Amino acid sequence: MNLQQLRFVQEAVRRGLNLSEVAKALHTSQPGVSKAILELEHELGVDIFSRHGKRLRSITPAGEQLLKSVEVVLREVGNIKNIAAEHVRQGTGTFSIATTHTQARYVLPAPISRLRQDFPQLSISLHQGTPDQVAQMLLEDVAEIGIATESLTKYPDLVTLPCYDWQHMLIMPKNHPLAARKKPSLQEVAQQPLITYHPTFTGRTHIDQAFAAAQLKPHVVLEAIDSDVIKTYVRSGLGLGIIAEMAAASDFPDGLVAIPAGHLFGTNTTRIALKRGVYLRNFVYAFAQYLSSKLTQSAIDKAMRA
Amino acid sequence: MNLQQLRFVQEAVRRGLNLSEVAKALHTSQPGVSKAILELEHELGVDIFSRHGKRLRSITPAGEQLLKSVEVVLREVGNIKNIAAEHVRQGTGTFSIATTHTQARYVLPAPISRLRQDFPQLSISLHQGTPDQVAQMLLEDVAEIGIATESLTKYPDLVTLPCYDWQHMLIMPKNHPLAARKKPSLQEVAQQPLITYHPTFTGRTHIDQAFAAAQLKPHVVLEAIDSDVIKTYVRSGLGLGIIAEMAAASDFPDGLVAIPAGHLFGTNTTRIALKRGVYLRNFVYAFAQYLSSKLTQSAIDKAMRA
DNA sequence: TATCCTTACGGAATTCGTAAGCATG
DNA sequence: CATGCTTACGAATTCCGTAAGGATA
Repeated sequence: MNLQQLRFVQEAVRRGLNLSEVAKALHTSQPGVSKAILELEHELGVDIFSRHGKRLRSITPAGEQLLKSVEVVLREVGNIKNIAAEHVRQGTGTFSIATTHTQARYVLPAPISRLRQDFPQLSISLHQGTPDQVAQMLLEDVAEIGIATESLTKYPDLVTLPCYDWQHMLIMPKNHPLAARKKPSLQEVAQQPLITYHPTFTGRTHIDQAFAAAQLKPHVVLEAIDSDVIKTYVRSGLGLGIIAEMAAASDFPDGLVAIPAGHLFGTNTTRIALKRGVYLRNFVYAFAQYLSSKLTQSAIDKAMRA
Repeated sequence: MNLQQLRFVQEAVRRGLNLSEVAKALHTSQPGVSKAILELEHELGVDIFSRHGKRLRSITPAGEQLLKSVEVVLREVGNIKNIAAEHVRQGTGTFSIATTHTQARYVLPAPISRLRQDFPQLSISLHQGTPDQVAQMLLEDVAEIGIATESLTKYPDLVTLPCYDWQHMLIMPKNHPLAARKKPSLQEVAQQPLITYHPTFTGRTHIDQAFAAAQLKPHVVLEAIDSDVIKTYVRSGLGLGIIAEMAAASDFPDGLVAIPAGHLFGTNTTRIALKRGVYLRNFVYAFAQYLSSKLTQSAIDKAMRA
């Protein structure tokens, strides 16, 4: 048995039992993957995958059970590398952060520049995606920490901790009929053409829930991942924008008005997510604490153990 | 990085940093061990052991930290093998039990013969030693289950569950002055020359504690591991014997009298011990339940998770 | 001097790539 | 017939043994 065989098995499951994909992902030849898995199965005396002709059809019950241990082994091998890397020189290496556009654009600049100050040797890699992609990147060890408002709590292998709370803002041109109102009602908002986030992003679920609860069917004329895109279309008069407070806070473009909308859509909580069982290098703890002073090392360790 | 390197590191720590011993234990050459560890250190970029000239002197802080992950990896690799072995054919393989003489001689015969009936294909290997050796055998994966009355709860990496309770018995020749008494006092016992177990065995600590609490200093003329040895010397008139109830229960030799001594030395609890985190094959659960009907699979799994 | 780790080196075994074969959809 | 797994085979690498070297207690 060797670690390579275990890697192939894990990747085969992740890639839907397609060994050619596995070979591509792990930068090796497809026959090598096939052979390694066959040899492992032979050594263990158990089929891990059931085959139909020459294709992998499904994972066997034995394979299912084995996979759990395989993942622990590979996770812990990753930890060994991280622990060693940390001892080579504190604060050296690459730190991968997975997050959504809103966080990357409006929230992370400050903590990241602080991280760069405190760990000048550190390379930082920012991965952007949907909240579910963020979760996936954590699960596949592409990223070490994830930051998002949606979805993250759905995954049992992820540990999440609340980071900060925020509300939505309504944005509109200065001459918009609602611009004078302090607290527009949900009905008033629902009558406007709306521009906001894609359904899986940045608190959009809360927006939908609020309208649904009031039995309103608003017309969302444009959905975007990107707060800047929303602002642009709002400025061009396409409709009323609903964006996250973080995106409306600073450097707010001229000609637009922002009105807090917490009374309409409630409060959202952005969370950090970590993969259960992974060893966190010191700068991960540091970064978390820059994000929120409540995210101390002891708070994180406690959540990881629970 | 490969598994062999990790094995060498683990074994090096276990064998007191003596690589020659490691090579012997793992049936390979000493230079191979040395080289493998050096290569691992080089790959990780961290010294695992600090060297003094050409000898290993101590484990580095990094090594200390790495070792934890190394042990998880190797434990889980063992689990992979066990899981596979179990799927090859239920109830095949070798089951290693570590225990003390008293258990092996008086308690285990019944459960073991039942195990042999239910799993005829199973090879059973019985390892005998002191309670601390039993613990050590579990920690080093020499044995899968341990059964003993003493010591086992001292080890944080072992999970123990109570198996059955018992008391000590006084044994003596029929014509002994105490033979007529139903409940001899601690004072009366303390005046006799005593024959009982070695200090680390089979409830001996309770005996010592009872005398110490009463500020009595009994004269133990002979200590043995073995209840049969104690009986032999008692029969020859060397003194009053104190043995475990299990050893006095059946096939009790002629010419000797046994008196319960629970009122003097209290109750002892024999426990089973398992190494935290190891995968237990179905016959391990079966065996535990033969030992005590309370040791169900769910009870054991619950204790292992806690 | 006895023990013990490291280095050197050569043969054996393993790994891993390309090319070819064959089954599925 | 395009995709995808397995088999065959050869080159490169790694592994692992013995022998020798050097350091410690």
